[in-house]
Amino acid sequence: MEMIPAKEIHAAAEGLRGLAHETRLSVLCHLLQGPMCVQQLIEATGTSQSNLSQHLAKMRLMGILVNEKRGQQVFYRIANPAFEQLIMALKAIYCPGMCGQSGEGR
Amino acid sequence: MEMIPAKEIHAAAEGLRGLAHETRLSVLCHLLQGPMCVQQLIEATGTSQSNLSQHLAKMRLMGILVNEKRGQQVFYRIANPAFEQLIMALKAIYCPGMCGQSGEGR
DNA sequence: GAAATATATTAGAATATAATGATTAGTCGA
DNA sequence: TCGACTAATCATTATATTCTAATATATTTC
Repeated sequence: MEMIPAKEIHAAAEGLRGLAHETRLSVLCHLLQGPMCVQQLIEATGTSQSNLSQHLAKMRLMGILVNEKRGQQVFYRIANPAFEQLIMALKAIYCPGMCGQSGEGR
Repeated sequence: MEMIPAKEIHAAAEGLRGLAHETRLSVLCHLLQGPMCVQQLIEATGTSQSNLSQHLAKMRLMGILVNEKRGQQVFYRIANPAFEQLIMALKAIYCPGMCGQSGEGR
């Protein structure tokens, strides 16, 4: 029914790879609530500064996030609001029963 | 807004890893149209038998697909209809303008 | 039961991804 | 300019993923 055309499969798979990691997915979820600076994300995700910075760089280069420097802090936010739908779809699959989704497995 | 609780982040990230590959994503897309046997999937994806079989095994073990043997053929189908939403969300991000989505970036 | 067909499994090498620790580069205030 | 702070980058090692080729397991047909 809802196929992704072959041409876009590569981009979509790459995009999924950009989220297919606990830390990066966690970052995305936190940013759904609004922009945050790196400090806050370090605390929110419990990752080392270096490691988080590399994950943020990856998400930035992939176009998932955009950043903005304010003073000595760097704020990150989600580049495309459509990612929210993706998170909702993920929730429908992995948190069945806790969202207002109509149908859950079985 | 739509956060995934910390407990489920791991499962969701792992689930994303299960789709974060051209071949597996392509398989999922094809199966949206209905169950298919391995033969058909080999042709549809253009992958070698061995390689595809390994991808199918992974998706099966992860609970993304289920299979059913019929004679000497094995048919695969999507385990959870909720994956359709995920594909739609991906389309909204990577194929903007080609789906009936209400809002697309810019 | 031998040959053909459909699929799965295994082992290995190639490649990609991730984490750590050390270092670097701006920004701010004294 | 010095010291503290925030963030990025680099090099290295560790780990995971992917592909290929070979082989194994069923099933069907003869």
